[in-house]
Amino acid sequence: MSKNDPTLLWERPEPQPRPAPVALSRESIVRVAIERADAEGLAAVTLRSVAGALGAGPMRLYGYLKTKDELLALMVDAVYSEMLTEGDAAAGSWRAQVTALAQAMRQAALRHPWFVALLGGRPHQGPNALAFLEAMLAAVGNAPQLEGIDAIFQATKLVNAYILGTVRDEAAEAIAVQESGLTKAEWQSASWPYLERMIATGRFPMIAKVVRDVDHLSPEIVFIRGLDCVLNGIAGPGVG
Amino acid sequence: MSKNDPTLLWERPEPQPRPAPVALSRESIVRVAIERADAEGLAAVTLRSVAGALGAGPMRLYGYLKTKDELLALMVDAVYSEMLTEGDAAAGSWRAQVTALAQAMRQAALRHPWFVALLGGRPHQGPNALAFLEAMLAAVGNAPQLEGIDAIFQATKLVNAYILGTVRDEAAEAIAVQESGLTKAEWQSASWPYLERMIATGRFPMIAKVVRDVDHLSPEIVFIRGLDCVLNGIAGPGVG
DNA sequence: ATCGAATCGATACATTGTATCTAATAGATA
DNA sequence: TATCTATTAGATACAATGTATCGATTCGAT
Repeated sequence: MSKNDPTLLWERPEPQPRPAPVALSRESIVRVAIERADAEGLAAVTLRSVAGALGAGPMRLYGYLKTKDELLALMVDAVYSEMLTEGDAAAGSWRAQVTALAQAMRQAALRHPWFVALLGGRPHQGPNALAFLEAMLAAVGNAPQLEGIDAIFQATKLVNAYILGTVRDEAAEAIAVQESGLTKAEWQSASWPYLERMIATGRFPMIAKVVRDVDHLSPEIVFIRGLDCVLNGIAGPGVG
Repeated sequence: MSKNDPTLLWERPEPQPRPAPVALSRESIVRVAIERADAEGLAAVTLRSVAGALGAGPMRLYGYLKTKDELLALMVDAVYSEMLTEGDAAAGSWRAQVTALAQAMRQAALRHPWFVALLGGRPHQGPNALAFLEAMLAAVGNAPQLEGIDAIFQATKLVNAYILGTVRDEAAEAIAVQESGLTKAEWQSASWPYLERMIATGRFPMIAKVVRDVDHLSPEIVFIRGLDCVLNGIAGPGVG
């Protein structure tokens, strides 16, 4: 209250008793933010809602974060951390190790579709992102066919590109489902008439054949097969 | 002016002469939006700024779009359209065709880094996105090793995943550079001390070796080599 | 016990997407 | 040609968001 507050004491309301401020931490903030993003999408992650869920005012968060972007960066890194605990790949052949890491990333992305939406922004340089990259480099580096760090690096980029690209497809659908508020089946049948009309133009014969004839195998099998194919490419004539 | 406006004629201001409303079209709206996104990043694409650049009020756009998301979807589809004109791949071997399409996508993504940021959202179902997919299916379908639409579909997904994943890496850097307002060199040396400290922990030996020893070839060469590797994998034991 | 520094959060503000409503125009009808 | 109606442009308004500011409070050190 300012020294020269013009209000008379008798008219001035008593300051409302402040509830004891809740203890916060980056960890708890990020946890809540991730919960909200999982449940209601990235758009539901507002500083107000996150702080509110923690029983604090929005501005409290600025003690732990400089901007909202930093919160998103922390969320991303937390997902990498999940991948690391899930995809511990110390054992097995290099292919098994790479596959374990890839599976971990895919699973994490399916649990957190918003993760994929954040892939397009800044590069990921958080400690867990680095650790994941490190693990991947190590796993790929165990391939006997690759000689020298250059070849390993290139092969790793290739594997990463494959994982990210694939996972994006699957997660994009999950996001579409979430944002539209429909079930997957509802969403598919909602967009079907449009696709049907496009196909009816005759300009998309291959797509037509795909939607008519392709067996829709489980996405997991498709993912692993594609990865095998990439690993074959690496183990074959070489990347570098 | 309402019939029973209480204001006297003499006190009522003359309606300000409206400038003749500018002719709009989705095309011009999208063109301006893309220009702004290229120049100043996705964040600069607001309905107000786009409409303003066209000499119209913000609400005019709602005649052409139902939401801002639709504008973004149109922007994405316009980029696919660029890819199609650039990557006309009718001639050459299947590998040459696929490579041409892949290059076209890479170039488009480098011209429009924001494109990559929109990859994480809804699936791309615009007519040009479909046409690009169709072209890719056709090109991959020319690979003699692939039998049946299932194998072609899987191989196409694989190729697409590789392209998107790779291009993301490159574009993420471009976005970081743009958003930070630094040059690429400045940005790299700004984030270097952090990386150095992380490496100094000793927890990232492979990364350390990479930053020390890797020859940084031109990204284009890396892109093509990785693609070759993927195509080898496809042409080899097969995806399906 | 008192001072200084850190921190909490109320308030405020500019910016965004978008709903609503009024006014102006264009097209149809007489 | 004059009048009515449907469409559209844009002004205004509003709720939500990220974040700056600043007074008030609390805590630690003296």
